[in-house]
Amino acid sequence: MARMTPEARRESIVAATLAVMHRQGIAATTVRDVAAALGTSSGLIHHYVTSMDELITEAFELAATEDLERAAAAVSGGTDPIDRLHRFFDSYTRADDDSGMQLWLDAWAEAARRPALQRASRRLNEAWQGLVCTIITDGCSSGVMRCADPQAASWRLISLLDGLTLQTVAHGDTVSVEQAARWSRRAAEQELGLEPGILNGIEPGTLDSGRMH
Amino acid sequence: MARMTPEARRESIVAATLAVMHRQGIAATTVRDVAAALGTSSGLIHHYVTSMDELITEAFELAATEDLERAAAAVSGGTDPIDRLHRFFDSYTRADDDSGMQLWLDAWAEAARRPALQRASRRLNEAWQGLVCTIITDGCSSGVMRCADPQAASWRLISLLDGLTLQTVAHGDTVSVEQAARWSRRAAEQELGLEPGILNGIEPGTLDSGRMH
DNA sequence: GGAGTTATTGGACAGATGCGCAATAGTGAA
DNA sequence: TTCACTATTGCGCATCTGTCCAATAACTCC
Repeated sequence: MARMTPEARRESIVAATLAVMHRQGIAATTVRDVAAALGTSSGLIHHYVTSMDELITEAFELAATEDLERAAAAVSGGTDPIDRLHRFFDSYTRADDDSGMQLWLDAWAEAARRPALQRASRRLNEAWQGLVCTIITDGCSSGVMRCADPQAASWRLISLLDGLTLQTVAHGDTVSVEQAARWSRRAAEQELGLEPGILNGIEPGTLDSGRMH
Repeated sequence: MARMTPEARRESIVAATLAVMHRQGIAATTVRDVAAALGTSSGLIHHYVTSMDELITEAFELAATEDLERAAAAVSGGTDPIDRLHRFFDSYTRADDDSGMQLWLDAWAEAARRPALQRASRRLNEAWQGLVCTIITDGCSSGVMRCADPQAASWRLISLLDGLTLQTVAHGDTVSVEQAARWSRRAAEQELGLEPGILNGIEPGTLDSGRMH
């Protein structure tokens, strides 16, 4: 393979690792697979990385951080707290379609056994919660939301989203993507004292939470 | 090792597999580890089981089914829908202390790659949701609960519980066991039109949803 | 007791894994 | 053009994996 600068090579290795992780899962990502995806030898990977665990953690951290920053950027463009919350849900739901959620499932499961991965997963999860918490706190200050405990409410919202999309990703269609999106928005409305339907884009009074298939 | 009847041996193998799965995780459970935990040779396992995947799925199914049946039994002893809901939360929260939740995390992550495990995980998740749904439907019939869509509501409750306890198990203390228990009960009260605090065992008016540490 | 059945053993097999290392080849400076 | 540097190779090593199989040992029935 063509010789590259250390920086460029390192980035390409992490990117290739991420691709393999998406395709095969964290636990099944091997040095040889990354090398094959990259079109290089397996020895090259260890010239840049001291251990496979480190590489996997770094790749996960990169992907998750990018997702978070994309969501934060989308949110920051909102005109008011409710618009920002709307943008948050949009970006969160879109991230699931990339099935980046499977990466999170792997990370949560592996966290107990890989300390470095646990730290990264934990830090990023708290950042997601913080993002939502800021929106809610602002909404309460400006009076458009009512919430006794923004910290708790944001953990509930994040956890509900995670729990619902978990079903979608792990089991296919116990809960559909649309239901996860609709139901979590409805829960947010209820949790924050918002007008029913305002986050789902339907007029009040026609609220219907949907049927199972 | 002492010779055993096929039934007893099979049960002991599944039990040993489960112990190893709890200790090392689903992905890291090997034939040799199971044999070592059992004090027998590795060849014996394959005399009773055709593949490792089958064994892992069977062990997970056993553990999860027992948890479910324990919860169902506890719920069926309830005097009315609200008492049954209370008992459901109690048994669900207790199950987490055994960190049987880590098994579920592993199962959800592995589901995408192990079809048999996915079927088992899916079936049992739907059973849990069905258990809650029955309680809610009864509660609506008898008028003590208000819920437009019990199916959706039960998926939300289960998913919120899963999402919150996920944090506890994967990250240690982003969300504490107590917070997960309290917050999910509070969400149920809100979702089902119950008197605030009735599921948390505190009198109305003093409702406080807690602080982050 | 002996014979047939089968639970159990211990190791062989092929393949995969993370990692290390001498050899090679490309690059930039003198 | 030459030389030092290092990115890159390709393979070797030790270890682990699931699976299989002939040999052995224990149990049951006659």
